Amino acid sequence: MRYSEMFLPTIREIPSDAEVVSHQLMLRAGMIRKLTAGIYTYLPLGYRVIRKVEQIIREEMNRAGAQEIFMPAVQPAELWQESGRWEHYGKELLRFRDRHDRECCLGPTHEEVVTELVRNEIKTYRQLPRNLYQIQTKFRDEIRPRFGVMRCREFGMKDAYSFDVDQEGADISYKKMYDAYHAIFRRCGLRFRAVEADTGSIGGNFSHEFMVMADTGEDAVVFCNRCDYAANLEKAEIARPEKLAVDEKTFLPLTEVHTPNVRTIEEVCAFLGVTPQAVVKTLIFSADGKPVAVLIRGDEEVNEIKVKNLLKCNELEMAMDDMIMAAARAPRGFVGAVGIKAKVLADYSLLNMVNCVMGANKEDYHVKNVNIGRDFKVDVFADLRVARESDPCPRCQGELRFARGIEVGHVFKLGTKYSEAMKAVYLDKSGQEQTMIMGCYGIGVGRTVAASIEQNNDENGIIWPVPIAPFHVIITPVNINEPRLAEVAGKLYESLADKGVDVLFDDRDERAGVKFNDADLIGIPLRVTVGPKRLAEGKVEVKIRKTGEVKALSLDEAEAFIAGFIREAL
RNA sequence: CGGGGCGUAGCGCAGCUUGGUAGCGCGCUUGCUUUGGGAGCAAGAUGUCGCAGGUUCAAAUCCUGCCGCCCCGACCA
Repeated sequence: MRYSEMFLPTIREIPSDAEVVSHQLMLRAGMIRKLTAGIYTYLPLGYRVIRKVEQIIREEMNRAGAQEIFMPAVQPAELWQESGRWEHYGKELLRFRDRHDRECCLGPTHEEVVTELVRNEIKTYRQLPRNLYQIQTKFRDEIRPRFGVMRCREFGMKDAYSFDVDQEGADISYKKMYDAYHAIFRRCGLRFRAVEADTGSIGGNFSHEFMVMADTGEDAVVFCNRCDYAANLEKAEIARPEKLAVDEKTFLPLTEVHTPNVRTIEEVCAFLGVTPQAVVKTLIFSADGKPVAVLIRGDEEVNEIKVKNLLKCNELEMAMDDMIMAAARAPRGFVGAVGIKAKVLADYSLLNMVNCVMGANKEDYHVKNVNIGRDFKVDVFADLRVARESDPCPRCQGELRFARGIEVGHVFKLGTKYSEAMKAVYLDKSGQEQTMIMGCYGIGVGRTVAASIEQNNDENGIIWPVPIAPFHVIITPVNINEPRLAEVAGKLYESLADKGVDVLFDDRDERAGVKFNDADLIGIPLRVTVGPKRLAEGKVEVKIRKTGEVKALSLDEAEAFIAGFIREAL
């Protein structure tokens, strides 16, 4: 490709509305332009990178035995009503009506469509297992799009769906994808980690997220400093502390204290002269409309996902005032566990608390010296809090550490959530009808590209890993108006292009400095500089973008070096 | 949806308080010079001042409504 003919508008200044470095560089390098909130056009340079990533994905998916299909973006509401997600998916699902007033949506994911396809076409165990995937545009009407293509509304995604006869087969399908994802992200040159994760609105029993490690990542990742346990913060388990023997003789008498207008943990501590570790926080949640009290030590935070998963409910939210009054007979701020009319869940942080402080279920009063068992009962003790740095690892004696990550892929064991709701069944060997076991597997293509930039850049611009670089080499004659330089550079360009090297020929009538800066900005791994000084010795310079290393080589040596460099990096 | 901010040339911004000729830098066009890390000189083009109302002799500027975008929060594959 000749630079002079390429639609490649680079920007010198940092765009003011771009927060993260990948967004800034994608704009500056002429990869993307915004059409409207969370919706982007990929320009030639950006789209070349997208296609490279897609190609790597295709190769690894095919290698893992998956087959590529292409499903519609527009989907009928009936399918979503069948799976139950028409109700549950919420506002992220973009819904509309066609001219016949039929309800439709733009696919944010394709479990319904693929399950509809498979249930119609697959009838027997002989046709299983199957893994079908596509690379396609998804639409999710994000509440707040941000960070460029990192969290946008319309984006390219590879989504795969596996169908198996039993759990054992499904586990194998899952493992194949888990391994394929490692291969894909490794080939994309990313530093990443697979972590255990919550299944969210996709549903299912088990999942891993593939996290690219980056300080600007939106997700908090927890990992053990001793074993290989790693999880998303919202999923991160905490080891159950040992329950110490309690001597009931140490229990002090339950005492009511007048605490007018003292509501928050901080106010209670200040008023009574105690630490948050001595106070029990009582939160009332509405779980599918029923009140549930969650108790936790005053200095800890409740992890609502853990509560939701423990209760196995569909909707969990903080209770409204009327529900709190009904359960506690006291307003927010004075709620406690003694005499509460609700199911009582307690975090493990309460296991060894004695003589603690909590709301009295009476306005403007708290109680002191509350003790579990004597004063109230706990229905279930569980791990319900948000993990913190240095918490005990759930798998070994190690401690948890925190990092930030960007979720570029997610693999799920779905079980029968969709196959049961939508009756995707097959006949087994004995002619019995069985429900298929499903898995689903996603990769955000644009997000993978952005994540790569987050990890691979410097003050001058992007530094592409070779496998996903839009071009491997850029040839820069320092002055295109010097016939000798133009000729040598042009011949080298033709020769490399003939050999199948992705080469960009910067034949623009620009000053050398402009070209060097653009080459650095768009991040091409190798730059060949053709200038008068070296050419007098019959040589050109090859500069490695990543290391800054410069080699003076003859034309033949340069071609050999380039070929070797690319081969090694791929 | 709550809080905050912004909207003036392709990009980045000033002008608005105190109403009166729309400006600066970069980019763009032309010419000459220059040519190894974002050149110099000269000449030039480019605006529904986000949109719609209102006040006024007069609105980028004041008032009202709307739209769009960004940030924080809530929410979330």
